[in-house]
Amino acid sequence: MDARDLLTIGEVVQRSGFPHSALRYYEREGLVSATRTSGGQRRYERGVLRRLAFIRAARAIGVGLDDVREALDRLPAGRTPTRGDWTRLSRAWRGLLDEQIEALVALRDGLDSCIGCGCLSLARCRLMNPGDRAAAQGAGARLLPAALRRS
Amino acid sequence: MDARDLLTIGEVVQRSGFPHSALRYYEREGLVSATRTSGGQRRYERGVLRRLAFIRAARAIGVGLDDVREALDRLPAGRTPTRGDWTRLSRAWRGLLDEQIEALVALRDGLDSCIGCGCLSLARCRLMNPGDRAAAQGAGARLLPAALRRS
DNA sequence: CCTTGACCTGAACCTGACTCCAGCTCCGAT
DNA sequence: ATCGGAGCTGGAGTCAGGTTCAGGTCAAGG
Repeated sequence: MDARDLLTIGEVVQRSGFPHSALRYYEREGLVSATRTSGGQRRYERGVLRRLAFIRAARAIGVGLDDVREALDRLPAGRTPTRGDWTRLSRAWRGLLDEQIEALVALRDGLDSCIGCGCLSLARCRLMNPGDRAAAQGAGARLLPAALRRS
Repeated sequence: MDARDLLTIGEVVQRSGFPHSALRYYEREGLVSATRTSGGQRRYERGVLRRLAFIRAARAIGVGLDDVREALDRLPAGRTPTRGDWTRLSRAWRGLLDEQIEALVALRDGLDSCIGCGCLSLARCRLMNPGDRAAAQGAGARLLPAALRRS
């Protein structure tokens, strides 16, 4: 790996769109890594850009960093991940994405009939049912809206 | 309004599925209100259940409490909101919901072709374009995934 | 060699949406 | 009258996902 192939943090900022603070944070959190110059400055391999793209996509879907790290950890160590490796990873998010879309569509379809009508006594509403565990628990549901969490 | 029509906080917890801590928080934040007994305990009107249902739906879509309050403030003061009033409110969210669904579908359709392929040099990818302002700004985007925020 | 802009670190801080807690009061059934 | 469960308060704590800051260090062009 020629040194000329390595990117400074500034270049990664430019090309990834993430601010340097986020890059350092991701490094602390073990989502990306960088080698260092003798003076201690970060030098990134090109591949980091793809990791960052993946992170951005995952975050956009609402996946937490822990899950992102877990996914990235499943990439083959040692060799550069192939196209196929990435495809496999993104397929996992795709199921999640499908679920979310489905949930949102259900919410949309229910919105008029549910909020608009009298059913919001809440007791029996299919959508807003308080029996909904995820909603009632309250504690763990941050990033993903309650309606979107699986169980 | 007969006193028997008023609900204790415990009843509202039961029927809305929100924990009491959330109800008190919403009251502090001005999203719901309650009268008090001479001893200072909360007594809720039935209508609060519908407000809470609305809040839950809005939260599920990813709308922040500030926006929810703003919407609720547009309900007619004085008289009990009619079905029509609620329908009008929920229609506003519906547009948002449509946008979100659209964004997620776009992300889904792009996921294979984008993450799976070589385009994630990031420089030109339609989806992950770092020119994407919302993503680059970083600061304000909490609840709604970056891809889902309107501009 | 020197300057200047890019980069470094750890720690503190931030926002949103709540939760938890201690210590106390209320109130309805017996 | 009593008692236990329901309710009250204000303030601190939590969690994710970062940002900001102070106080320095690196490295490349002139």
